[in-house]
Amino acid sequence: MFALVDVNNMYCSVERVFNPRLEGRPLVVLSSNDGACIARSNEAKALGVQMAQPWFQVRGLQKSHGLVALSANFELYADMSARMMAIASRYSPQVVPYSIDEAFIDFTGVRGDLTAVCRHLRATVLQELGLPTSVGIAPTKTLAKLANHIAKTCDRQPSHYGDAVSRRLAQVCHAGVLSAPELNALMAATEVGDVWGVGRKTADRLRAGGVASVLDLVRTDVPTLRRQFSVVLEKTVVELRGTPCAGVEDAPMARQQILVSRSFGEAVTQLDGIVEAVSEFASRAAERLRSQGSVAGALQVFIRTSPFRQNDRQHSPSAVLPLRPTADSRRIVSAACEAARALFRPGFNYAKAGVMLLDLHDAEQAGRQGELALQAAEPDGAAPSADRPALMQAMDSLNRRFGRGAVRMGSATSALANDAGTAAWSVRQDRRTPRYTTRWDELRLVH
DNA sequence: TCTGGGGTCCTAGGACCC
DNA sequence: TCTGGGGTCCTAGGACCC
Repeated sequence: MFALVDVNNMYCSVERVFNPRLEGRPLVVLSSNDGACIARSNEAKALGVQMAQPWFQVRGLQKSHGLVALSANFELYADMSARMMAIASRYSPQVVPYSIDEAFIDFTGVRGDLTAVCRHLRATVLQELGLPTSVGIAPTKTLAKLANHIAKTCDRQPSHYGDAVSRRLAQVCHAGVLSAPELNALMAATEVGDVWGVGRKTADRLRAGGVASVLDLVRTDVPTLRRQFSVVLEKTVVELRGTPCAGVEDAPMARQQILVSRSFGEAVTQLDGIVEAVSEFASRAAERLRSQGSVAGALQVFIRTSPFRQNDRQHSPSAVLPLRPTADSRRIVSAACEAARALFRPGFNYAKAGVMLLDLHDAEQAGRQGELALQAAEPDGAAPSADRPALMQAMDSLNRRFGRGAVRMGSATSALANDAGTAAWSVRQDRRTPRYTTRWDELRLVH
């Protein structure tokens, strides 16, 4: 059996832990530049705020309905997430985080009443962290996701599946102990688009073919689905029928690519600003690369104008550069800047840029192979000093100790600082709450 | 005026090889 | 007139997730 545990409206719930006055109020958390809503409390959902909806479209609800908006405080959310994962790990040795707010728990071999176990887990997270969670339990991951969805819906809209059912299944739903008729009834009352792996496009095509509910999907001929859609949908249906296709173990290990990209606070028209931003993104990417112990064999840079500004001329070039495998910020940053210079054209309002590290490999393995290659290429055995890791280690530990950006590449320093001392391209985050749990100078004060 | 930032996997089609 | 066939590798793009 698998359980999927996730925090309800994670970002909003975390903000409420540290500011209980937000309880019961419509609340959204905004993306960088306060551009779009990336988390909504139940009250905000009830007002009709959509996921990823642009902030300017719902800003009016502040005055009319008391909507509160905060800038995303990812450092705080990540720390609370780690605490939640640690609690989950008390209940099974096999806990695999799936995203910042959810984890799969493998209960293989665990005997007893899993509903009771998960209710206990839920109560513990609520007591120790103040975060509300939902849990779905089932023999496959896709069914556990579905059970989780049902548990949430029963909690929020008891009328959807009926009050009696909702009382039993709210918050923790164990699909593995339901009778076949009862599970069928739940599937018949759930839209096909609510299934994990069925997105908007696929849902539209399925509905056009008369498949509207989860039950309809489960009863569709599998070879037909594979022919008309893909193996992905085929696996999804097999899982919905109770046969596991995805084990907990095939969860990802090290990342296969690292992307750092950002929309600019205001449009960038000059090469200097682009190079500065790309330099900063590249060095952030290099930090992440080193923290997972990898080296990159290639790098991609893109810059782009805003597709939403229809009167602007559009330009969104990108370029891939091969690298001799490295995790050295200096080489990664200088390659990225070189690419940015080649991509830039004057006369465009650039709105966003990004740096992607590709072809990632384990640093130690790559190091051994690299030395061999170098010895072959340079018979005198001269090792390139640029790849000695000591400088990078020193940089990383200084930045850990004194805060990100304490030590940085010369090209990333702000030549274009405005009056406020920030570069034009840097993000706006006017509404961010303190990082209560990870910064000494932002601790909650108790008088 | 103002529209997120990460990731994964699959597929189709072209280049290339024998 | 008629112009092989089968395999692999790589890349770009799409769909999906949170």
